[in-house]
Amino acid sequence: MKLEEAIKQKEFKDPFNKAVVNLLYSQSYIVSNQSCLFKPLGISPEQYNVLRILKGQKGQPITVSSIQERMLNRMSNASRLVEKLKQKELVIREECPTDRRQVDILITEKGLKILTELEEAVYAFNRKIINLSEEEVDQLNFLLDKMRG
Amino acid sequence: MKLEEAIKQKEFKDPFNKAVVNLLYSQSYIVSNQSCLFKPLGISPEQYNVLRILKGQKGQPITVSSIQERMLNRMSNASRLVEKLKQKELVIREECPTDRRQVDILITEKGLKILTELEEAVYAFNRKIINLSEEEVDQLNFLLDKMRG
DNA sequence: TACATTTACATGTATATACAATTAATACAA
DNA sequence: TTGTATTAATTGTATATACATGTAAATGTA
Repeated sequence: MKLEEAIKQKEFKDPFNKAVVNLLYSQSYIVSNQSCLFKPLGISPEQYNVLRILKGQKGQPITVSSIQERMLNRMSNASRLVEKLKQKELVIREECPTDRRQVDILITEKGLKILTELEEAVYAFNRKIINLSEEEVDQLNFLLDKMRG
Repeated sequence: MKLEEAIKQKEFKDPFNKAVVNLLYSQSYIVSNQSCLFKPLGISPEQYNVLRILKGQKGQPITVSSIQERMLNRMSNASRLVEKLKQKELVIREECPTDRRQVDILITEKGLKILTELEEAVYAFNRKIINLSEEEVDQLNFLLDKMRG
């Protein structure tokens, strides 16, 4: 749906102004639709993001600050998200042997199991939510990558 | 910057999966950069969104639920945001004469003054943050509008 | 009219964001 | 080696999101 109809705004100053508003609105469109994906498994989208990062490590431990660097939202608080995941027994924390300031994080079997359960639903969701052809979605990805400079 | 480098993820399942992650990351890129715009004037990006909606009314009052419908994030709580703005004397609330359940909201002169002060900085920010040509930004807006179905 | 339903808004609670401050460990320089 | 600076993580606080619940007013129907 055209952004102008969606937020009932007749016009924008220029296409750059519209693009900023369009990106903010599109994120909200995705997040509000995806909430039902993760909720049945008792995790938030942000906690899912952390679990995906840990799974990508393939058994290698990763520090809290490295998780933070890889998160979609850099301002989120990896330390507190890890604590929530630990309480659910989806991750474990170990003191780093070479630097006692750091904390090594690892995903547990239970955490991996949740990701496996979610995998197909997430991919199906992605295709459903992005109403574009293969060619158009490649073009969108190109523009987004370029947009950020 | 390519998303793969930005979040240090080698590959995605398919371009639809990348597009979802790309949109979430791009929103975070915008929000984290724009925070310095509003902070000096003592308002949050969400409060700015509400003030812009009220300004668009050109003096006509608007109810809390209508503000909610026009917000970029539909799940945000217009009632509480209006309360924050009222405390700063940027809006006023009036009981709706025809329906006492409703509350009419109006922007104050002080609220309009803040928007005027921000106007040029916001438009300059929009151009700076979207690193695309005129043609490309139109294409991006077209794809985002289409993407949401 | 009386009572149930719906609507508009406010409020409560858990989670997350944004940013500052704190604590502990390491690195570095006088 | 001693003091300073830096780094990694945690903690504190204000704001916002997500969703459920509460309250009062309006609507609809028997």
